[in-house]
Amino acid sequence: MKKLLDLISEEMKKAFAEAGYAEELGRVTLSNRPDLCEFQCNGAMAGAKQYKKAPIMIANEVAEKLQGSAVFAEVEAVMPGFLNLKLSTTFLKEYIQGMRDADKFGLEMPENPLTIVIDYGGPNVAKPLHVGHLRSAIIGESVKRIAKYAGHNVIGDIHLGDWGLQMGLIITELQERQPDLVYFDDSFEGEYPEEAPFTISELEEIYPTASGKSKEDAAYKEKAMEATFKLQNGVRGYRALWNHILNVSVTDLKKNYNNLSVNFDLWKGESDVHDIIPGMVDYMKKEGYAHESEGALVVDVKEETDTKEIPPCMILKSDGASLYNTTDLATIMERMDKIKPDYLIYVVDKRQDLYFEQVFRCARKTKLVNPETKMTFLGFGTMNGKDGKPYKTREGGVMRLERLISEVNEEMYQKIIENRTIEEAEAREIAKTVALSAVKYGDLSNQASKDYIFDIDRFTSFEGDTGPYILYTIVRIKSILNKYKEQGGNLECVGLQEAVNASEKALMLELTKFNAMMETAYEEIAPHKVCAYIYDLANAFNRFYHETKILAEEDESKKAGWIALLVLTRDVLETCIDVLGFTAPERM
RNA sequence: GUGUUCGUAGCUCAGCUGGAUAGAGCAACGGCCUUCUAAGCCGUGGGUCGGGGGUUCGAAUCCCUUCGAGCACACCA
Repeated sequence: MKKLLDLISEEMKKAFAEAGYAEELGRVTLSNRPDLCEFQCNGAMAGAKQYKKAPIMIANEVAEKLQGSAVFAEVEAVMPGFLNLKLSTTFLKEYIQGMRDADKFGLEMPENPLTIVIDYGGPNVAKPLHVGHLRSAIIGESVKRIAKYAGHNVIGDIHLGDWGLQMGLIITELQERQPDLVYFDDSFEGEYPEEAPFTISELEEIYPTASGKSKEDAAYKEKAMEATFKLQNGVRGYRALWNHILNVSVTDLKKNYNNLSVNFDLWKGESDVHDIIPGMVDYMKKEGYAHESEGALVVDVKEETDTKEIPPCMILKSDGASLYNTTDLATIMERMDKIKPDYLIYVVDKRQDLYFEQVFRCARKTKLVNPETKMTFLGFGTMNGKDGKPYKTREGGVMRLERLISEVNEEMYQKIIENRTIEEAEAREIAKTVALSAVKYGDLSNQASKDYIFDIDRFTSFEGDTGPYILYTIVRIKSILNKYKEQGGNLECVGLQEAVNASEKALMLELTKFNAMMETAYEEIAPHKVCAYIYDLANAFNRFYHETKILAEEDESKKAGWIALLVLTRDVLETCIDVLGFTAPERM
């Protein structure tokens, strides 16, 4: 289904052509003076020079051609040459009807859907999730859902950090504590136990301990590096232990991500590409892409047009070991081989901008990807506290994600029982749903690339541009629809009607923006545009709600028309919050 | 040092492919509930869009310059 602005621009272009002017001048945009009109066209001013005519004269001629148009109820030429437009309510009603009947409210599906891999999440095993992981999860999940909704084949990959020195550190510390474990017995040939010799909470404590020791004790670090080496070379006991670490950790990660409604299609990690790295390195050497520099193996990635110094992309360290670059490039190679994506999106902290620039260039230069493969780095900013500095606990430590979420849940629970009489169990359930909307909306309503201030009080507020406000609006609509059903109404057989008052028309106009908005949100990878839209839509609904007594309306067809409009508004709002990654309760 | 992002109301942010009087929310103040969730709606006050210059009929938006802040700059991820 065509976008409304395109449709009415066509009508305007026709008028420009009929009046003897270039069609391109007829582009219609949203009005920036809503007090004067709904849409505007500035083409007369743009064409003034070309036709050596006063803009107002052109505007008048065009307006003349549009008298009696089925699209516009009003076309007015005003000084210095604006064309102010109001849409015909009949035309608007038909557009809304088409939208309701169309698949995905008239969002056009791509002719050739792309296969897209989104790399987000990126937690390290054996380390608890902290606030730094929150943005990648929230933004990545939303980007994934938007791209899916836009009709593409999307695969989300968590890309675990499961292979580096950290694993060696954990194994070393385990050996210190439990040297008698069979995993450390080289002569052991039997089956290793199924049960892990540690719990998740022990694991989370082991890593920081080991990391601390390695910084102070060179021998300890040496041991950890040796353990890493043994693990990577497939020593049985070490592998078995590593599997335990992975299993225990992934189980815990899944629980935490589930609580955030974040789901990955793939749980791949750095370890998955370990075996293909030697082949990749050989290939890069053989083809002459990689060369030695200061003992390390690198690929030059600077280009003539660069305005800055781009250091070469390192493939192997001078000691011959692989590093982050190596696994990332190998992961690209593996994805191209197994998934054949058209588009790779990385949702990572923006400080890694230069790093990914290097990796992308290297992947292109070494032909790991096809020339037409798109690679995008969606860098996000830091989540700061009210002081503008990176978010910390009150004690100044790193804030664990679990703790942050439970704090928001509790805050929300208090607000709910303060204002509503509701049973505890239900209040807890609702609090969880609303709290998630608060956190996600608070994050996503900012542009991803910017730093933002995480303010619990503001995000959990039911007033203003917040998740809870959006949910409240949806719940209000649901409440009316339920009452309508209780009164014997049937939501299936209600028909839309032409707008009879201003706020109703405004609500309809807001609804028409859906397909264009969603298309832009996908193309620009911009969830915040979805937020801005639903905030506008919720406002438009609330204004309409206050002006119109829906259930008390005596004219049944009028009432049914409003109910139909409410159903559509609810569906659009719920679709939008779904792509943002949260849901609305039935009541709150 | 080089590069990069940013600087808009007291606070948090939109707007940036140039258009009419720069928009929201919070906070402050004032209205609106016997009627569909007042967790709402309506209204008032609040701005040299960091400064300067340029392009243009027209600039928060484009270009230059300057001040200020954040971030990054090969053996970490």
